Amino acid sequence: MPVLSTKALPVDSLAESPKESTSLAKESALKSPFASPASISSGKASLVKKPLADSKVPTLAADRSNHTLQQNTSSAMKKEKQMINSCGEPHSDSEDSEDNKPLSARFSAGLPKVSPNRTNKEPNKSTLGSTPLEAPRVKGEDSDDEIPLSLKNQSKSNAGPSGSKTHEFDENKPVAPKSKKNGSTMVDNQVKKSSTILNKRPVAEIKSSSNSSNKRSKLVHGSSTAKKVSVKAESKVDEDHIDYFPISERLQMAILSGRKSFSQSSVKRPKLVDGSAPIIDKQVSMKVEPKVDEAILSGRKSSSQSSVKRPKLVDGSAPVVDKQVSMKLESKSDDDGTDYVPISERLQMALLLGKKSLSQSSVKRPKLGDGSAPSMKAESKLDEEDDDYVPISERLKKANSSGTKMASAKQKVTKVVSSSFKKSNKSKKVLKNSKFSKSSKVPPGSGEGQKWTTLVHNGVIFPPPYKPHGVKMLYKGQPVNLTPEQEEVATMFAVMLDTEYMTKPKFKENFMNDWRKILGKNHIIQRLEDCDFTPIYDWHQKEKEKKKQMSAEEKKALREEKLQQEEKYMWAIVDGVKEKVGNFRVEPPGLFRGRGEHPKMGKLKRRIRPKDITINIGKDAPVPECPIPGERWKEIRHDNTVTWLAFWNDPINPKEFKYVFLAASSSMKGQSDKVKYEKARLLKDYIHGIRSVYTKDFTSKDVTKRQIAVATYLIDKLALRAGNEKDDDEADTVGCCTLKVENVEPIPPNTLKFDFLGKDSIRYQNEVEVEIPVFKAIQQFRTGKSGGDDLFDKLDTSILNAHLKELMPGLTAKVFRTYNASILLDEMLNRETKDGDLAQKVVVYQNANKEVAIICNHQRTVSKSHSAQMARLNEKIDELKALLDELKTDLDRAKKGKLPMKSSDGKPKQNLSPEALERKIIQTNAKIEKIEQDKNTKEDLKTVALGTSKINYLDPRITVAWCKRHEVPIEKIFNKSLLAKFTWAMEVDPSFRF
DNA sequence: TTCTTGACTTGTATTTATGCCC
DNA sequence: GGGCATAAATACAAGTCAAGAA
Repeated sequence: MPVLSTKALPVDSLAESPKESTSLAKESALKSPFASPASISSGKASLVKKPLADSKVPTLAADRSNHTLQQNTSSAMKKEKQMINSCGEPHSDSEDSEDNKPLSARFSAGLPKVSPNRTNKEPNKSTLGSTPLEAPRVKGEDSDDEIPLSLKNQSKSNAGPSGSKTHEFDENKPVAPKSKKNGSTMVDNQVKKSSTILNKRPVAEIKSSSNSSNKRSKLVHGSSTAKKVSVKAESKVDEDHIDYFPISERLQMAILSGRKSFSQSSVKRPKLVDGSAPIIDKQVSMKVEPKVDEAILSGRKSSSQSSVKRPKLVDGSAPVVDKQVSMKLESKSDDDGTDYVPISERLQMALLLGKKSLSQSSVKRPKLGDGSAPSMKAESKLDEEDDDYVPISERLKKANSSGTKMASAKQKVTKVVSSSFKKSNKSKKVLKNSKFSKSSKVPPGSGEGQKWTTLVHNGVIFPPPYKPHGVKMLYKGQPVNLTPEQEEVATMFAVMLDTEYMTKPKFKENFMNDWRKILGKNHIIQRLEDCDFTPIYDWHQKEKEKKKQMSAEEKKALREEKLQQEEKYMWAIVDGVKEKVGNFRVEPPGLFRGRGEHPKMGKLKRRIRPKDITINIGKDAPVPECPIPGERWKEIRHDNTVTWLAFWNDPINPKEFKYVFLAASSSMKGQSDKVKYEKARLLKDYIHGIRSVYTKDFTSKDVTKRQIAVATYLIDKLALRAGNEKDDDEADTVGCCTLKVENVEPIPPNTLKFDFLGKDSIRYQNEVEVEIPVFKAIQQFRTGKSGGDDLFDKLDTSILNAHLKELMPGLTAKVFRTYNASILLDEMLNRETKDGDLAQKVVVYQNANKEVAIICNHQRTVSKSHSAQMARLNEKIDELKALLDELKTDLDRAKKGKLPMKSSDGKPKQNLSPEALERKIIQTNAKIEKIEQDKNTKEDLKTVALGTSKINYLDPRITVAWCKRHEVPIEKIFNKSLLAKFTWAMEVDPSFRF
């Protein structure tokens, strides 16, 4: 059977590829990081549930049409096979059905042609690090590097057979993961009724036979010398950017990359006299007048407090301002850096309670802790230093922007920045005008890790105590009396009777073990098999039904009551700004619902009490009252280097914590988001060099280097996650660094077949063509190992990330995902958007969003009612088609002057004119078309989760700018939550490009 | 140098709200 | 207005990654 490939695979390029592969591999790697056809094999797929079972993906048309093409290429590959010494097994052929295609295979084609200009340059003679560098490409000369690999794949597809010798592989093909959720072939109606999670993850078949925890000896890559140099040089890196990014931006970059000399000194918060920051009510727009939120203050009655411990205000105090205003104020405050004396939280409270008119100067950016603008000096000094001290990252960066390229690069950056930030030659001024300086807060991670100056909140709210229902379960057919505590746990189990967890022996075993501890050794209940929980289950169902049947008023009353109880916990005041708290509710007790084959599933998550909870709050803020009488918090901390408001130890894994953070809409999260996207954008400037480095290292004699190169390639090309080591008491999932031999099967001449469980035990299945050196390297890594052994035995995430940091400041594996997702969106939007109506533009966006979701392997469970919905749509179509036939008949008769036929129920129909009938026919056809379209979309997206990428990977500025350019209301793309989360991106210039 | 801890982001599932159609 | 479909909000599990302890 042929290997399915994307359209991006030119016949001739494949046909000739092998011969030239080795010599040309480097070049192709550079050209097409994200390339490659995704294909599927059906072999194992049948063992697991098939998520996209009957999907018909419109965008796959290209894939389908390419099928023949692929067959051709397949024979070409066979020839190659003979030439390549492979340890891979014969390729197990795949089903042709679209439904069996992995997401990657569904990746649509039609992207721009890859620029032929890219050249593979000779490596630099860098003395730094262990990685030889290639001269960076000329910016502007070839923009290809900025295209996500996936796009490049596609672009090639459009190019058609090129015959170009430079394309020995179609590296430009999308390699996004499969649409085959879990790679399964289970059809919809096999989807079990209740459970979603478990349905989705058939683990057993593909679970590694070996223990994932087998530790290996790690080889540490890179010397300490290199490290030292790198720090130095990183500073230098900024030289290239310094004029193009506002200081705040650069500070963040610096912070991200750990450049202490820069970040710490320049962003450092001043030593507070006693103090704090202005209180700013995010909700109240443009008011400088203090405003008290009674709910927040809950019970804290004002004036007395305000009088307590009045802070020494050197030059002012803290106005209570709206968040937007706060930016303004701060901008102003940055005018000088002198005598910053923040006010205390007590003062804040006082202000909240009505104090006005504290001058804005208090919001001024303080003098730095050491009274200087230190980092600048240090930096400029570094900047002058010899190139020998420049780390790889710097060289890459430098090279990338050198000469004419540099101009081009600068221009680009400037362009991007200009819209949002004012450029200034004087760093201080830049700081003053930077976007971040507008915020009332220090950017996360800045100022020696200081995240806030004042923090006021009300702690957390606990779930209500258990109310016994008294419904008796049966044991060996007899009702059993249980204590409330025993009943509570029994109920937790009973309400899960209709979930897939009930088919999991581990779940039941863990549950029984924990329940037994509560029942006691001598309890009548000894065996779970003899328990009948259905009375409790039925009771629960009735309760649910009752709730459902409540009138709208009753529901509303309940909602309001709940809101009233929770209101005071919903908000925090951070540096004077009222911010929403994310998860202020303590998790209720329950049974642990671990995903996949989690060894702890079913264990009892005990009730969390105040004594478990550590509160983090401003030093001068009142400690939240413990809401449970007679109990107290475990600990009160005043740690302003972290952003959490409270935490407790996870009862399932006490080594881990559950945190209470601010909501996604908070400034703190927003700024952190922005930093993330800026880092990803920065990668755009380095990506060419990075690809050169890893391509060169594919054939390195040093096996660690080789493994790093191949792993980086896979992360770049396939958007794989880093893959940290996992303990035995976690689900057996893997990422790039933890791939097992059995997870990657080389199929000669150059295809790798991936099959593993990734995060959340979501199955990743993909077949992708890779560079010959990569293919060979994988074969080497597998040699002499068994299926459960680590593929990358010299590698772990810290080694990999340490290497990446050599290449770009602050670079880690996960940045590639953000980069590739965002740049793909950017490219697709800009290429695909045509003049058209709003709906068409929204479709363009959704398509781009979908492609990103596919690349990132964001899957969702097929809804339980999916097949029923599809059936209904089909019925509707049938009905409309029947109607259409009738109308046509009537039209014929009307044209002949005859009366219409009687309707199916025998009643006479209205006698319509031929014109009216024609109109009706047109309308009916349109209806049919629309339903067909809806049906296709529904099928297409039934296993694709679009939201995840929107929330986490797509730079919102791309979306906002595109909306502005094409007059699409942003509300069409972002819902209320996203709008709140991305406020920081709303002012972006329409010309913004990622 | 390795391991552990801690803090944070990312991700899917579930629940709840909203809107649409009949 | 009831039922269904979809979207939004919430819940919480499971990742990544850095820093500090051993």
